[in-house]
Amino acid sequence: MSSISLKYLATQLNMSVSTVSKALRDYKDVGEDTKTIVKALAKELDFIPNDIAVSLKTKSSKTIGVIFPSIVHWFFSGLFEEIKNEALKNGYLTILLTSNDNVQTENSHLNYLVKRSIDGVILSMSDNRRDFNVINEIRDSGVPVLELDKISKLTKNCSKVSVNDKESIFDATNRLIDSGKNKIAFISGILNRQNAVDKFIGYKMAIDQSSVKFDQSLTIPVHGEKLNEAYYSFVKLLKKHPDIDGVICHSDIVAIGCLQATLSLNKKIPDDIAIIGYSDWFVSSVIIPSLSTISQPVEELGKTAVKLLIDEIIHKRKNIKYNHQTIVIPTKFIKRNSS
Amino acid sequence: MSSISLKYLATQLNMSVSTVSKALRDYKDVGEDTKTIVKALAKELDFIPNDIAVSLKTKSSKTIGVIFPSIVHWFFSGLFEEIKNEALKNGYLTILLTSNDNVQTENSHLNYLVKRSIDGVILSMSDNRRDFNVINEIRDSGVPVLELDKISKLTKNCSKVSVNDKESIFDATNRLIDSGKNKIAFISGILNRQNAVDKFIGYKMAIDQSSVKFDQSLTIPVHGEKLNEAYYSFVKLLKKHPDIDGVICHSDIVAIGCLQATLSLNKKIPDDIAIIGYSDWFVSSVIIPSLSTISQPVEELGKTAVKLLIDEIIHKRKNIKYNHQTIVIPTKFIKRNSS
DNA sequence: TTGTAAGCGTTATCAC
DNA sequence: GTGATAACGCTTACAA
Repeated sequence: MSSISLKYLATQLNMSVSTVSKALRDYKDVGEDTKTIVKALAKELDFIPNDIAVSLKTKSSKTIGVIFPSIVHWFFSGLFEEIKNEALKNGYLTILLTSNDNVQTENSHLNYLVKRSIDGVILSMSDNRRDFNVINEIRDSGVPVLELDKISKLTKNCSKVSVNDKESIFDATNRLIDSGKNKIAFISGILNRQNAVDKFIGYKMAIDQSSVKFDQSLTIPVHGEKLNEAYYSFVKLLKKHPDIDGVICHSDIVAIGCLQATLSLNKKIPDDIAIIGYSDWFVSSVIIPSLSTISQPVEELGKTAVKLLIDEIIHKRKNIKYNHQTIVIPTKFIKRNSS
Repeated sequence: MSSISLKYLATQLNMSVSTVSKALRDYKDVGEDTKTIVKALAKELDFIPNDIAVSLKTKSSKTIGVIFPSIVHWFFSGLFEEIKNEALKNGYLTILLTSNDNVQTENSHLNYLVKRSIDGVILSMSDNRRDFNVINEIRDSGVPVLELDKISKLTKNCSKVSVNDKESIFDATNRLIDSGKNKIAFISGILNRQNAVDKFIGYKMAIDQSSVKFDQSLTIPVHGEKLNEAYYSFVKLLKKHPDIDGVICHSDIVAIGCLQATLSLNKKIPDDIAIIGYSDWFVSSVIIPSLSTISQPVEELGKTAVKLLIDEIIHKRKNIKYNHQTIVIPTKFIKRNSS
């Protein structure tokens, strides 16, 4: 609590506060001998600079905010782990808030974070954001905002880091087509968000380029976390279209629902029905049969986001122009026994 | 960035900084009319107090640290969500760090957090901590440490919040016994940590009190996150003891491994083998058959922890004695189709 | 009821 | 090479 201060060190050493301060920070213009003396005592007394005072003076809190839709989620908790570690490596602390996919909450969190003097924020937008005022305001007030994973094409002057959803589903669908499947269903996310739309487009593109005709009734939306709902929906779909021989799912949880549904109807995987998931949730590798899936490069996503953000923070501090970047990171198809 | 300051408000209003400050915070001794004027302008200019300056002055950062073994984990991410929300409600921000169950990392995180001036810390200890010096030092330096879930009986002057592992496994085991099972296996955690030991004791107590003799070979350790390992271990165990008719698992993931193993050997659940898990992971309710499990009151754990910690912080600030508490929160047995 | 002034622990400018 | 001094933005005795 009552930690040791520069002033205390100074009086102990019979020096001025400023000399001590400079000595500790290896200023060029302070004597070598003084430095060693000062540092010795600092070490002995276990001096820890008060970072609140430093922040006040330097106007930098060395803290970044993160706003995710949720943290109780395989993908986001993994992503946060990476962000937090990379930030830490660079001397930044991370404050996580969750929006619950609610724009109101997201906005108020955003405002609260800048009020609590973060240096920048990483945002994974809630699905139904239509208005970008708050984001623009914050950015204009000098706090960099970096969009991660759930990004918008409509915001300006923000760096963006995301994954190539469209291409990865396009590729996965083609794999099924190439393996001889020709009635492939698609379990999509709710189609009011960019990621879900992109995935759907990837699927449709692949179908359109193939020899079979696109059939809208083979695409059904199921929330990515609802295993049960996926189960029942897919059973229903299979009853209606017994000749479905493949399914692409927008999440692993949903894929596992489909997998259970398929097994419950005594169909063979992948011979009767091939299944592909999305995310490489850890259960995918241990379920029986194991699930082919698309792995998102969580580590690279997180690290890239933090690096870009910190870079922008530093540029801003030095008042030098920063060029915002939009980075798309490729996914990886993981072939297992369900396809 | 260059936000508006009290001083600026003051000059605009031709008042002193202190009056403005007090007016804004509704001090008793400032005129009603002044208050309204000040507040009006503050609102108009969107004045936001600089909380770094406030922190420096008040010596309170309104931030708490949380150290968990991991965040990519159903239980811990849920717990963090609760902590974060409850903290927020009380005006506190939360900084999460993870130890990866490594004492070194945990210690350095602990120290780093106090260096970064948190007001208190919630700690879920890594398994193999034997030394409590760092914790004691921090606590003695005036930063309250609250132990949550993974607690130690050896630390003094810390509040502790945990779950009654022993009783809940004792109860679950008895349920199996009461339902006629008499060769019940136990998949334990690694027995070098309190939670794992407590669970084992609960199991053993129930067996010892029953008519059957305790058989050490029916207890096997499997890391709580290793579904696959559980699968293979349980298959092996069942081969060795084909008459096992029930199994208690220290985690849901492990239970699901056992469930798959059981099905793969064409045994009926729960008639041939009854299975009980631990944690009420969301998959438990949707797997087929659904898994009976022990639900940990995540919300109550999180809220209680935050309330106690903040209470202690406040006491400390006011320099009034605080009585540390040790709270054990009961779990709930959730009966589903696997028992 | 309002204002003055000191101080929180730093950093940074400018004399010495 | 070292040390006053002001400043960051706020709170709080204390004085007016």
